[in-house]
Amino acid sequence: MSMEQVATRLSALGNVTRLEIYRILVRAGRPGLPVAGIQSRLSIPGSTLSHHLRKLLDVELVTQVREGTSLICHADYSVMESTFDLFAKQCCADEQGAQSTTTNNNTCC
Amino acid sequence: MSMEQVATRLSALGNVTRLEIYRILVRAGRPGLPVAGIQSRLSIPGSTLSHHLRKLLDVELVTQVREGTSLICHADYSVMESTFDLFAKQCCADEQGAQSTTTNNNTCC
DNA sequence: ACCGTAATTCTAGAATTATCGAAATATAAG
DNA sequence: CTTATATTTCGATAATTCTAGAATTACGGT
Repeated sequence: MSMEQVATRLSALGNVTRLEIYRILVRAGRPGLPVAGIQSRLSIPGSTLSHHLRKLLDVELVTQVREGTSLICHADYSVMESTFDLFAKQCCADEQGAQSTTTNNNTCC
Repeated sequence: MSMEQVATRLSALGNVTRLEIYRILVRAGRPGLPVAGIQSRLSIPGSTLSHHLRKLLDVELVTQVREGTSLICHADYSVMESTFDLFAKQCCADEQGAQSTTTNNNTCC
């Protein structure tokens, strides 16, 4: 995963409204929630919600499937996890006398 | 940790330049790096670097200690980890028939 | 075909963020 | 006290992001 992709994903979650949206969807789990379900839990105009949802969709942190007139939203937990894993294997990689990157399995230094 | 705090921290990392700075510091490990050391690895003006560094300092993802005329920077890995842990225990919490939040120890649904 | 509900797109103003040169500050050495 | 190096602050401009009302599209029911 490229640095740009990680940055845009973190940036997508780096806004209170979108973080709330994502949290609501994570808590909703497998069944997901229609857009209206998110809107009823936050009190923001539909256009604003749609704007934020688009950002989360663009970076694949959220997916949607249509069910009649509703769009059911799902948080893609695995995308977030792999985004957060960026540094996991890089900790201390450049420290003097550090083991090679591949063998560095520290949680952290 | 408040939603606002998590959002501002994710937002701080949600920029390619700052993500690079943070990655460089994570890789540098315990000894850390002076500002000039970061600057030599990226090719950006000092004022721009200082601006980004300030954001990372403000949200406590990076710390600095002075050593003579140099400011040695360190990535605070634990702050990042606790930021990323926000959702770990919330997954599926609201799913119908879900176990209570405290007993929900799924990695993910 | 028409209506109602669901959601998005369009548009624009306000607010925030990014970039970087120039000037200022901090610290140490001579 | 002057000089040199390291870094930040100031100030100005460009670019992006946020917010939300109005208009539009999508779908299903009658």
